[in-house]
Amino acid sequence: MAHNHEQILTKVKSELPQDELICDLADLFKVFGDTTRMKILYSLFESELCVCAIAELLGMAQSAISHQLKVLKNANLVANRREGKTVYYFLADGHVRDIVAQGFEHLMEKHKEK
Amino acid sequence: MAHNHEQILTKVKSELPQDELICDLADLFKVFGDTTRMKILYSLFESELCVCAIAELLGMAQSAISHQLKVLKNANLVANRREGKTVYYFLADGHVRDIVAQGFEHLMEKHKEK
DNA sequence: TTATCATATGAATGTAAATACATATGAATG
DNA sequence: CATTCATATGTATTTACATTCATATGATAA
Repeated sequence: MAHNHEQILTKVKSELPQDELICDLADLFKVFGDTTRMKILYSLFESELCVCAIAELLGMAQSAISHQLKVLKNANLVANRREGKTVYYFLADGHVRDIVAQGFEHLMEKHKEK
Repeated sequence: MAHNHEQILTKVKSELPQDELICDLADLFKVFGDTTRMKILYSLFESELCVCAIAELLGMAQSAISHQLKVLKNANLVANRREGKTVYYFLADGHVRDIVAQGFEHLMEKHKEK
């Protein structure tokens, strides 16, 4: 690390958000960064769904889906309501769609370039 | 999985994107889902930076930074240019800012509610 | 062409986390 | 209140991956 970049570094460093915010952001995107969870989110774009419907749709064990729904709920991406024995999950807010849409656009742009 | 949800499932299933697209999306967000990479991206919001500047800024080994820059580059989130021995990295396009901004908004909204 | 600086890469290691399995909780129904 | 259905949770296992260390590549200058 011989060559000098103090000027730039002090400027950049002063603009960097707190570590905690960066960690929270990374943690949020980590939630989007799993195929199973992304499939769940996409399914919920269409309609609220109960746990066993999602499990059936994805061809996975109910337990696995419950675990992932918990992750999604902790990140405030989904919410649920109970109706008798059944628990229905749905998207918590519009940001989910927005974030996924932005990611989608990025992918499409890179795809176009080829 | 006793109770019936065929109607909803066939509808939802028909609207689900291909597995490959979902995987690509999850892989993209996975790149945002790491504290080190998020710090790198935020640093590049301010200015292009060479590898050793980033390493110094984050207090990490140059090798670790190089590895992560490779991940970011593979995802088309950053690009680089060479100037002598030095390689400068910069954001590849505006989507990076947009995606991070959306995530930020989501965090802030949830924060407000408390 | 040797030496040095900046970066990249390969391999090893440790840790996180996704799934499966077993079981617990919670609600409805007989 | 015992049983069944739907979901949740605890634990174990396996896989993915972030970092480190050692070393290679690539460019410049002496």
